[in-house]
Amino acid sequence: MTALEYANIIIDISHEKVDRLFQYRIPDRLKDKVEVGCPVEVPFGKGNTMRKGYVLELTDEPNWDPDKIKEIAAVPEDKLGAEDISIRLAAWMKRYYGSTMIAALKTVLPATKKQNIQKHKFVSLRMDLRQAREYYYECASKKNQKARERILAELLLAPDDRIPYELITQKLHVTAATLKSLAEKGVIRIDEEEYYRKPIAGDSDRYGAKELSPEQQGIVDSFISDYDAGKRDTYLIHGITGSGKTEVYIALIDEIIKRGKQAIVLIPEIALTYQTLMRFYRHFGDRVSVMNSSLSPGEKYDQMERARTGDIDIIIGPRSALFTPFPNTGIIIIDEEHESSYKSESMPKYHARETAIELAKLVPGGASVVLGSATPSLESYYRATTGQYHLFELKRRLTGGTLPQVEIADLREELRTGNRSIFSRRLQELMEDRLNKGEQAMLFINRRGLAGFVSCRSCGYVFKCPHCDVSLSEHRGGRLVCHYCGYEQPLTKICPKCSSKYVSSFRAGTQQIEDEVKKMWPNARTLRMDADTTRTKGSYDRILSAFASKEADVLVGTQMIVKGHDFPDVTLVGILAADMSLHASDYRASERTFQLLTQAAGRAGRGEKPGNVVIQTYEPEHYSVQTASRQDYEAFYEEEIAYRDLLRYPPISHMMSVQILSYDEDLGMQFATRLRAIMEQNKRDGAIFIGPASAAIGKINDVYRMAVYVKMDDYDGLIAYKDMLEKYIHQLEDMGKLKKISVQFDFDPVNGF
DNA sequence: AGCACGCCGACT
DNA sequence: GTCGGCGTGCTC
Repeated sequence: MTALEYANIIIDISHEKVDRLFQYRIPDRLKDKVEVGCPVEVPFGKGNTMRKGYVLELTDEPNWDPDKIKEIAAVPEDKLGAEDISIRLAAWMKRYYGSTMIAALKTVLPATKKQNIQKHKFVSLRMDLRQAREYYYECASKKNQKARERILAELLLAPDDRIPYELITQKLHVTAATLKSLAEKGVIRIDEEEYYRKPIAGDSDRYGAKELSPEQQGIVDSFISDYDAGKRDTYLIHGITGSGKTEVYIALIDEIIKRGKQAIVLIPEIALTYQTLMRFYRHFGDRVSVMNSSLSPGEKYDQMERARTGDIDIIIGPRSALFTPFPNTGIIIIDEEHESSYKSESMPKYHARETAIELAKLVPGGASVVLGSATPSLESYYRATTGQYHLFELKRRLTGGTLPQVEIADLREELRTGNRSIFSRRLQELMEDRLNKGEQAMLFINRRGLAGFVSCRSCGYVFKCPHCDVSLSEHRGGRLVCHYCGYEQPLTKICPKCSSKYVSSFRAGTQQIEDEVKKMWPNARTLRMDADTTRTKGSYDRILSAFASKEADVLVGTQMIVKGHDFPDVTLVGILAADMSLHASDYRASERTFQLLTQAAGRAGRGEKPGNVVIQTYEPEHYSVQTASRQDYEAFYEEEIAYRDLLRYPPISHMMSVQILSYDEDLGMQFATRLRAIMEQNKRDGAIFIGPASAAIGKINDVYRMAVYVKMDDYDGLIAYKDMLEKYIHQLEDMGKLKKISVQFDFDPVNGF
């Protein structure tokens, strides 16, 4: 029951007049039905025509003359349509991730109609040319029919006798009213045409489903018997690389489509490769469509329209594909669910996994969510073990390809025995061997956590915060700083553990490595792949295909080279600095490292020839390194979840990061301290406050960044804190006191701030 | 998007 | 004077 008097409503989303809110009174009879996100019927405009709107805010304060505020007429009872669901989802995202409703709406309704001239409405002549010419002269002779004259002139000249509607209203300055009267007079005709662009020409030589292994078939059968029994659930498929998760997805989608439903498949942007897509195209033909960032807004809109009208049943795309307006979504699949690209970095900072689960609840009849990964996120595996998700395992590799032999090279030992190069002796040996045999190698530098941790190159000791157990970062003036709580200590030149003087911050780049390779093996042909070399469109695919066609012997790159793509001739993978991501200054460092190492190791020996992997590290005994080298997920999980439990990090607990951006460092710090104080004055059970502290990247474009963290078992408690802070911030803004500071919230952060 | 209002030329 | 086309601005 809403006790509040007024609802702020947005009218007719589809026509991009999202800029204004209209306030309506909520009549008593509707008070228990009206809520944020729900569709309503309201009288609008001079003629009080009934229009559909959506409730975005509820309030007790009229924002103008209460006598002029009209009443909401009705709340439609019928099943929610695709757009209603999107708005509801936006309302949930606003609440759950703490963004504005407008930002949430823009995320959920990404494609706008106003894109290309190639639209569906066309205007054409309804009379023959002679008649039209006569009518044109008639208009031209009169002073008050200039608009008609312009249209006629344009239509007479049009090459195919028709003009896009938008061209007329925008370029010719003719209003819709004029067109309508001309249409009624029988001079012109307004046609709608369905015209959709297809981003990839689908060769639809469908071939039937592949024979599934008993393991795979078991998953499909179990899922379908749940589904047919009306059970909608979240499933986690933990399947080692090469165990055939994609075939399972395809079989599941087949079954879902047979039941008249549609499927959304999310994959990380980076894995949107031609091969992956072709597997879906071959099976589903033109019933499948792809969304990716290289599509123009117009093309994206077309994909959405095709989904809405039932032209397609399956959409594949990155996290934004989640908002495809299918009439009856039956399954949402998230492949490589551990990928950090599923967490949005702009407002609202939503996670595709959680949002998919929420969407699945809103969809008519409910949908099931299927998560898949070789290295599941701690979140998902934790929920699978606690019974919130259903766990499936794929333990057998389908296609041959033996598991590579993984070796760990101890860089401390290398230094001790006089090897100061960036390649361990074992890696040099193997490189030599592969280059001689004409086989390929990949060198992977882990550049995550570039903020630069400080370590001892002799014993591997890493300076850590005694309170937060994350690495300290080196700051100017010889200070070591914790990015969570702000703890600080002076940088010492001598290692506190082994007293050596090899203490330094760790930095390395792909460029240096490529240079080093060329120096050591002048005949080796190298390719480099990192943020610099993949800046232009298509360069990513170009580099990968060049390497696949053996135009180079060595591929040097950052984490982007470890995803997807099979190179059968790669028989050596070198991981140059496994530690890098281990000591990023946030609590997910070990998890990320394990995932990267496991995936990188999985690149070797995908073909017939056996492969080798060398993991170079200063910390060979670390559990991330050890368990990754054995490809032992469960062992890693046990260690990691114990650490999260001890320090109350997600997924055991929840964490909200309150991020403050300020042009003035002192002002920002003061404000952050004030925010923490406000929360502490209203302390809730089990809340733990940390900070404020400077962010991992303390300053970007002259804007200082700092954060306060709150850890709490109860997610709703965090939301309550967020609401409390938002209210306070709005008050200050209304008084004009918060010009130089902005605040954002990030729940259960995935990427460091 | 749709509607009313107000301006201005055309027709009675 | 009145009718009607057409551009503009507003819609709680």
